[in-house]
Amino acid sequence: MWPGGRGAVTAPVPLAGHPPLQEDRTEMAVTLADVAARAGVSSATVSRVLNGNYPVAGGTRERVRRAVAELDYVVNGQARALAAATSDLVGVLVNDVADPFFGLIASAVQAEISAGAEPGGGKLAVVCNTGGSPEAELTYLTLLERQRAAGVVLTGSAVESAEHTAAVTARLTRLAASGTRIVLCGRPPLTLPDGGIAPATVAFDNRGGARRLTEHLLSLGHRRIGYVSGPVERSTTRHRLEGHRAALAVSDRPLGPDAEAYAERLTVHGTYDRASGYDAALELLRREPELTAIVAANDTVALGVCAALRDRGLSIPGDVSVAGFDDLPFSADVSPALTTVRIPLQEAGARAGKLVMGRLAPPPGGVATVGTELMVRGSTAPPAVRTA
Amino acid sequence: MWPGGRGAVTAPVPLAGHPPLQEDRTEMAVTLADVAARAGVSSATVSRVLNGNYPVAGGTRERVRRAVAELDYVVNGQARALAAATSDLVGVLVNDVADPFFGLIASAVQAEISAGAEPGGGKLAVVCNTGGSPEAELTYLTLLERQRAAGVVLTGSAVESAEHTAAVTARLTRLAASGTRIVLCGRPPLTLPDGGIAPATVAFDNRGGARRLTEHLLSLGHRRIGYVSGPVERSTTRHRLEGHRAALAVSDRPLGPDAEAYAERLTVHGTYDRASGYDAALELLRREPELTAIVAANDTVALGVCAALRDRGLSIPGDVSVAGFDDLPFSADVSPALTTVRIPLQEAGARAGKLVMGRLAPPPGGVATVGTELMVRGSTAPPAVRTA
DNA sequence: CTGTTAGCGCCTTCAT
DNA sequence: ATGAAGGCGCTAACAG
Repeated sequence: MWPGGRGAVTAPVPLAGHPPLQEDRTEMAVTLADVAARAGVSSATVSRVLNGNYPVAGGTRERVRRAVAELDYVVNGQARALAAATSDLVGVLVNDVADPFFGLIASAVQAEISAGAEPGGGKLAVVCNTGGSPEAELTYLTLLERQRAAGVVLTGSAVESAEHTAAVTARLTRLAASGTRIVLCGRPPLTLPDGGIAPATVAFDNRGGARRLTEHLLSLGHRRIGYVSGPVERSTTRHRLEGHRAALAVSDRPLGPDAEAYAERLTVHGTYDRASGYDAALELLRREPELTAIVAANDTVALGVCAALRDRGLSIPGDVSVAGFDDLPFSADVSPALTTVRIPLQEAGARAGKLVMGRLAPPPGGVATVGTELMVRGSTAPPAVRTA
Repeated sequence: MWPGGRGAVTAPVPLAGHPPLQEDRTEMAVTLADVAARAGVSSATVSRVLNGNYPVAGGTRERVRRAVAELDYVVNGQARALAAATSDLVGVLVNDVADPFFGLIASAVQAEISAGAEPGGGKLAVVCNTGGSPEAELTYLTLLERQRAAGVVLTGSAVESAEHTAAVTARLTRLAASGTRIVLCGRPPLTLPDGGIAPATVAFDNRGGARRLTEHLLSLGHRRIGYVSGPVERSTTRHRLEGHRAALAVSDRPLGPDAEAYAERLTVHGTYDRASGYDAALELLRREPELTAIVAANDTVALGVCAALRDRGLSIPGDVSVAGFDDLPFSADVSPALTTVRIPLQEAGARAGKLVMGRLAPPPGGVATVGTELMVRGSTAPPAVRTA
């Protein structure tokens, strides 16, 4: 602390008589120089055998190796990074690690990043949980920039505010300028204002998937379809909703000019979780008791919708059909099994991982869109015949 | 946005006197010295205002702040860590990010680690996905040691092999010796050979939970109970199985001395995933067609069991009762809702996070056990009356 | 309060 | 093939 300072107040001081929280013995770690001394060579030589990027005599190398083993030497990543101006950290930003949607992507990205890692080599995939908060997203980007990360993968929907987009773009531009590879996964491509090279993007066909899903419902005969959407400001939310509306727009719903207003009335926004689905379903039933189908913005929400319907004594799909989005693993296991739109999350994640590692050339135009597939299962069926 | 930042939509504009941004990835980053020059002070002063741990005159501070903003300066974490011998990385090792069990824990740990992060401060939670592989676990520990991580949280079951345990213990000992805080979460406490201080541990009462679960089944009248276990060598697997057997041991099963062999025959080992549950259920039915209940090692496995039973035309719980473990979010939503054992994963994760941040004193004895709670739901019921 | 001076541990030219 | 020396960017004693 500083001279005359009064800073001692903040330091967590262990109570008298009690041992400190943790053994604070800062035993000095063994360094390159220690190894060099032990092996009877210069530290430069040790560095060379460690990195294997420069010829070293066989005998010397052996001696160094032994010294390293005997001393349990572990390189100091910080020092190495500082000297070599490279880092072995790769950041993976996700909205919610607890959500399988992101878990599956992150898992695939991570596998790709660790792939082919030699003992001693290999990048460290850093999964950062933003909780969907724009501020946290920026904070993590700063943290990663501070660590001079080798790469960054941004997954999941983007918050669509001009301010936030600008802030993210600025961060990413700087990161890219300093050599960090940027990859977007499941998020719309970014356009750089100054004509700079936009990051490689693995996009999901949310719009198309949503459209086909609603078309499926329409073709079954449904006309009064509720939609449980996500938070308004997110790109994924918007795209899925647009797909849904696009399908409705070309349908023969007998509502004429009021069609749009009707669709609007049957749309409820929520968060991407189960509780929000539950509440939204009840709200939709209130707005339109004649409802025959509900489309949810994702599978988790759909589960909440199902719960609400059951609590209302309505059967699925007898009284109301329900559909989700993403095809998370549990979706095939609930009963009735959920009709949904499958996104090849693992494949997309693997692709993003390869891109950020530079093991895959960026797609032409910078954007690769992975397709979606309609999975028709037990939760959707033709509406009950009504004798209006 | 930065204080004093320009308009939201403006691209980062190179400052006069500085070379323009080039897409050439050799852009030299702004350093402390640059900021110091710009502000007309020494770099030490800049460092002081940045870290706020030393008094600096108000005017000077302001000038420095402005220079930082104008130059878009971001500290180099590597250099700082090297000089200060501290890192802001905290590793969180999980078996599988795609599994909500780990996702929930990781999410809570991470939230705790980021808690109270000032803009510019804050530790970076690094979620590392081991995939359950012992080698990957060791690799990550090495990587984290290399980065001189501030802390490490190990979550999930441990592989119970003397060799691996020794290897992990060695790594952890060294990490702890160099000042890294170690916390175990959902994994049995570690005993240090040399009397060193074992890491703080947040343990789950797997044994007790499993016992109560099987007792519940027994009290319903079940006697022929199949058990779908996890991989043999994992601690969690063993504990849950032990709890199950303990309950059986005191039951009035009319099988006499053969009881143990019978229990053995009705136990199938698998991996902790859905497919394994599916296969195991079929195998159990083959071994004992008179089965009236199946206990799964976790909820995901239970889902597979349910699917298999349904495919066999058996109703749940009419023909066979099914129970799981963990009480993951989806468990209440499948139908019938799953009887299971709830582990307060978020609470446990938060605790682990506090411990690793030094915000919570280690529990007496180093081990805090979080309780489990039996959640009786629709998937279990008395067995159908049989006219043997 | 502020500047000066040493390193932190490693990599990387240069010599040899 | 190896060693010596300088520096990566920052913090932390010491003076003033």
